[in-house]
Amino acid sequence: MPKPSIIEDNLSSQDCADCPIRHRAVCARCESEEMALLEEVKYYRTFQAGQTVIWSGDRMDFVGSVVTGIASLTQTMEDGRRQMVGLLLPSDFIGRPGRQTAAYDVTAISDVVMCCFRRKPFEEMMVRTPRIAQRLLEMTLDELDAAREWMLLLGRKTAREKIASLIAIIGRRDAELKLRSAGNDLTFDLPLTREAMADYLGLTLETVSRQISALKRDGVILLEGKRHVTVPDFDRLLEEAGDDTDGGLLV
Amino acid sequence: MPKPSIIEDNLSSQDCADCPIRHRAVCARCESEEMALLEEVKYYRTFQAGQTVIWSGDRMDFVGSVVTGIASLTQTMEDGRRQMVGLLLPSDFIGRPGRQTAAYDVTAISDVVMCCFRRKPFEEMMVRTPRIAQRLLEMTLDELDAAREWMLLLGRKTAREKIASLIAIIGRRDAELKLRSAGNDLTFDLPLTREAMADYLGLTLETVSRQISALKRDGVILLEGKRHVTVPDFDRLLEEAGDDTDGGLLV
DNA sequence: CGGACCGTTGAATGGTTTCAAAGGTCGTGG
DNA sequence: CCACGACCTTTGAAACCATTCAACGGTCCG
Repeated sequence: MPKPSIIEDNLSSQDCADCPIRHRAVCARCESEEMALLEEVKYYRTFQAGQTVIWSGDRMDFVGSVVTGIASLTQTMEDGRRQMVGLLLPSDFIGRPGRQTAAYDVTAISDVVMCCFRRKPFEEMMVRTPRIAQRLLEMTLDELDAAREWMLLLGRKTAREKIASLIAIIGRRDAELKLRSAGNDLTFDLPLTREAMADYLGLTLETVSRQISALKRDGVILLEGKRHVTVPDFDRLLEEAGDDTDGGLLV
Repeated sequence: MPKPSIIEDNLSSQDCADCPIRHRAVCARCESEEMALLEEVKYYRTFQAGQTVIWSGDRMDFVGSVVTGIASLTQTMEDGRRQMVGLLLPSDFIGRPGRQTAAYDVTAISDVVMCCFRRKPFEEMMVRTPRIAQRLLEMTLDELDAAREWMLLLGRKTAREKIASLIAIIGRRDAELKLRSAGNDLTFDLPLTREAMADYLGLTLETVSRQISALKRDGVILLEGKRHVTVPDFDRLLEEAGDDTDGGLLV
């Protein structure tokens, strides 16, 4: 029997005010009265690493946000080829208002806690409280931008560039969370298996493994174990990713 | 000197009630008073095939919709590799409220007529009239779905499947516009050059050419000239595209 | 006629995949 | 405690698909 986490213990009593994604999720713009309404209808669900949150085509009666952990959106072809089409991080939204069935497979990559709302009440709230709809629009536009950057990666980058890009993306996000010091090197864990990275990048897991080894051999990254990465020179990594070095400023 | 089109002649007098995209564009949900407000601040712009609408990074003081014609959103890497990240058809929206600079190159593929709004007034209207924001959210969610299907194509499909998919997409859209008869074959023009298709599909133009020839040789499509396509058996085409044959029903 | 585009086709190259084998870690059960 | 299987990862060799480089045909237009 797995030991219950702090959050699992407090599933029903979790207070929105203490929520780690309070200022980034779909509720970010809501004010106290609106929060109270949401708080009444919300509920938490947890998923273990590897567990399926929902299958593509299944009926979906809820929408929600990732509170902690990481999940993936994937599409699968009949013959089994798979492509990840979304990487869901804390505060990211799952589900589409107005849609009854899931369009993608959603899988918990790490242990995941979700904050859910039943779909119908949520849709009704969206009509009445424009702040939710505004925030959802903003988040959807951000996701669309991310998807488009991803399309460039999938369509035009080499395997080496794809790996470098992925490490840069994860590293950058991690740095944001940690409010890192001025130091130029960056240390973090890759939350994905080689196979999940392959699904993300449109590669095979063997190619992923080979290219990670190559980047390590060339000193672009340092590895401790399989998952723990140090980036000694982030600009070098961005060069390897084929990204405009100054791209980060505009985004 | 190019002969002015009917629409160019009527740029200033175009009436929203007669607009071909009235019921699909960002204004689709607006009612008469809101339409009147929009009608006051709108203006038309035309672009010739091949002309650039805006360059990535340029200041963008307007947003708008494609009224007629086709445009592309592309990203370019420093060394010149290009990837199309959006194909803009009539009623599709260009620009992001709240963003001052263009994130992508926008290019007219055919001659294009756009219905534009200055960004600031449009943003203010969006706050006041939720119907515009609602419709924009819906359109953005649709685009996100399209982008994700595209990601599967870019990451996992073979060159042959990519070409078949593109032809299926264009054919299906064309069929919708034409309200086609019950007949099973489908005839239409490819609005893209081989190079534009390559940018769309993450291929080289030579590979595009070869795979189109192969599909023709195998009887999946018939070609008259370079651009005019007939699909004798749409299900066969979908098979070649690697799509779930019944996928269309759920989408 | 010459040049600019667009498109097709051939041959060689090469990057990624495929197939195969093996090492490492972890948890479970004998 | 160790053996075992499940899972994740690495690495090698061969095969293959798409790219690259190159040449050429067709059309349009100045």
